[in-house]
Amino acid sequence: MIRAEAADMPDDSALKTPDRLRRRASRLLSQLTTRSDRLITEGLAGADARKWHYAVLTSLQEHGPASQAELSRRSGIYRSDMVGVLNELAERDLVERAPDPDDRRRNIITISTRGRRHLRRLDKVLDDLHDELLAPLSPAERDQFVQLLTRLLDHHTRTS
Amino acid sequence: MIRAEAADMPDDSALKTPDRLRRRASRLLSQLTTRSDRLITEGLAGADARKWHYAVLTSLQEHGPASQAELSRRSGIYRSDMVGVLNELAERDLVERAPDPDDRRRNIITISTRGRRHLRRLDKVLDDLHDELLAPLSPAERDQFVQLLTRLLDHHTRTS
DNA sequence: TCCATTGCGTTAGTCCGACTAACGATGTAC
DNA sequence: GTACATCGTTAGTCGGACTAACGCAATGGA
Repeated sequence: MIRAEAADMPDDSALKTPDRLRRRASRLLSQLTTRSDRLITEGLAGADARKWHYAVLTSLQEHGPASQAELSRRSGIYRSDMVGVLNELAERDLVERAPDPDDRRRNIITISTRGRRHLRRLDKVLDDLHDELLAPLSPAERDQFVQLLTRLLDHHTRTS
Repeated sequence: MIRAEAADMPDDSALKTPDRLRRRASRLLSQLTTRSDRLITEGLAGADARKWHYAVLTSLQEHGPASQAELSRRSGIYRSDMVGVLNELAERDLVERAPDPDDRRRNIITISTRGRRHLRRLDKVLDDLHDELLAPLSPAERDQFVQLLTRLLDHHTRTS
């Protein structure tokens, strides 16, 4: 019995590095992101918002008005999806879409006063959600976590 | 002109915390994971494997044979998806599926010799891919990154 | 001993997010 | 003027997470 099943038992290399699976950064990332996304999506739903709304509104507030294509580049949202996001934001009077007189291919998107107010609310919601997301970490660790993520993401956006 | 557009310009609160969007951990996580997943998926495709193959094989090697449901719990793969993954692994003779004599509802999944060999190859592939994924980080930073991710994921699996 | 409940493997199908293709209209470079 | 690029938009693909429901087998009380 013991001998017959030996081949199925954990071997030395496994014992040397136990839980290899759980230590793979790629796997940790995707599993954590699944949970993070769910948390954020559900939290924002309570404020009649989606994460792209926040991305677009923040970008508009921080960097000023922009075309849809420019917003795509800033936020990483595909320009084909941007259409729908801006429809949702315009429906709610959070942004304004106006043709660019200097380039008639473009729309200029501008955040509205209402949009600013909404963004302030979303920022609070997201602060709370991130508190929940990062609960186990100390403030210093949270900073470090964000820093590490930023460096990794920067590296992989440069090299692609 | 200046006064008319003032409402559209970045305001003080934005200047105090620039690039708020890029600092949100949730956003960093999802964007980085998108890239990480693509990297891993493409890398494993070159070895005729998918990430679940690795998850299942590793689990079998480290913790021994198990039922499909047990593997689901270990790896986080839904039991409805596990069926297909095990079909792929069995097709390639990397695992064996045998009915459990003690509980006829169960299949007992065992890793094969061929499966062990394949897993060793996958481990090397993944080592390289993670080198690429974590390239900007020092060894100490990589450990820390994995540690932070692990703590976060543990917290969110306990509390769900 | 019957019955209700639970867990198993499996099939089918939903939902959503990332991504591609192609369009007409407009702008730019040679 | 002609070729090419960019813009907003529509439609659709693809893959991954997840749900529902099935028949079957085991379990644990009344």
